[in-house]
Amino acid sequence: MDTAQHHPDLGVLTGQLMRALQNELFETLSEQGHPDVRPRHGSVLAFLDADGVRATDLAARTGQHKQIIGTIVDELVSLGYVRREPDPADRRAKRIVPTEHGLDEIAKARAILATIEERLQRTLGEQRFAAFREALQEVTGHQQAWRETRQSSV
Amino acid sequence: MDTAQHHPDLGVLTGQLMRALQNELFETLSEQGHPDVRPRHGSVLAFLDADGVRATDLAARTGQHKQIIGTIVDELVSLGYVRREPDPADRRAKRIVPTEHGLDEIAKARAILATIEERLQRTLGEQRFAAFREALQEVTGHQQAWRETRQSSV
DNA sequence: GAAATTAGTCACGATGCCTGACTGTCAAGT
DNA sequence: ACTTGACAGTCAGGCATCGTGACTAATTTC
Repeated sequence: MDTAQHHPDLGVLTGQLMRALQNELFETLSEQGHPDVRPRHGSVLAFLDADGVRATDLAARTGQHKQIIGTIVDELVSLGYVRREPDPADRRAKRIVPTEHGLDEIAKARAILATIEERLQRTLGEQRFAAFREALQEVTGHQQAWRETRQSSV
Repeated sequence: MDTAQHHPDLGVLTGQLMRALQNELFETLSEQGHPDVRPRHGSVLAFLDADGVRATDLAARTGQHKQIIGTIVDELVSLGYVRREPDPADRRAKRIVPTEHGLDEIAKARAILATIEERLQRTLGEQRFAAFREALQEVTGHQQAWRETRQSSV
């Protein structure tokens, strides 16, 4: 039988890549002054604007439940990464706004990921990496659309 | 500020792709007679041989802790997907062997993933998809090697 | 033959996610 | 102007999954 070791499927490969990227990102962030940040915090930190975003918008962008976004925001508030501010446009709503510490983490995370991409670019070659990245975005969009495609064919 | 929506990083993209692949795989498996299988079961089912594999080998292949492999195997035994058999070469060891039901699930999971890859191949074109897949494997291997690279430079 | 290592399980605790219910607020319809 | 439906976020309870050290039996190494 041909095992997954010889020809790993897309699911295994993407899972392995995601974990390897998270390992480097969070270990490097830890060395750079952000030892408290966890992958789950990315549901908020990776999707924030400097102007702040509503929790329900974060939930929509990340596919994460609004209750979970609420608890992640609670944690990030207590760690000093974000603060909640009233939204003047809607007294029900709060805006999740990054603090200085939060902006520093966001900038450092972006820089680390840029370094990873540059290194991979040198490994694969600039054109090959650009083609890979473009295909990954296209493949991801297509695969995410599967749910819509499938429901409309029911 | 350029938000992640406009230029999502590799970590966000691979996380989204992995979740989208898992959604389709497990929903389709559910329709095809395997409603009890969960993503965590993939740590065992995706890495099995027909001859059986030791739990510690599964732990090594998947990066999952041996205790967790033990509990996943417990669950798969009770669901009828695998059985534990003594390993004649070592009386401490057990071999995790797929049952008929397990082999059926493995075959169906492989077929579903093959269908997904064929569809993506048609979307991107055969050569573009092949190049993407090859680059994904190379990028994953390289990124997984980061831990070794980093430890040897300490 | 003794010491070190391995295979797998035990037990406990930590972490993260899911769901329905609820209250205050807003927007749309009449 | 009032009613109704929808929305924003939190509450509370429960479920799912993972991490770690300790332990015993068995194997390997010296």
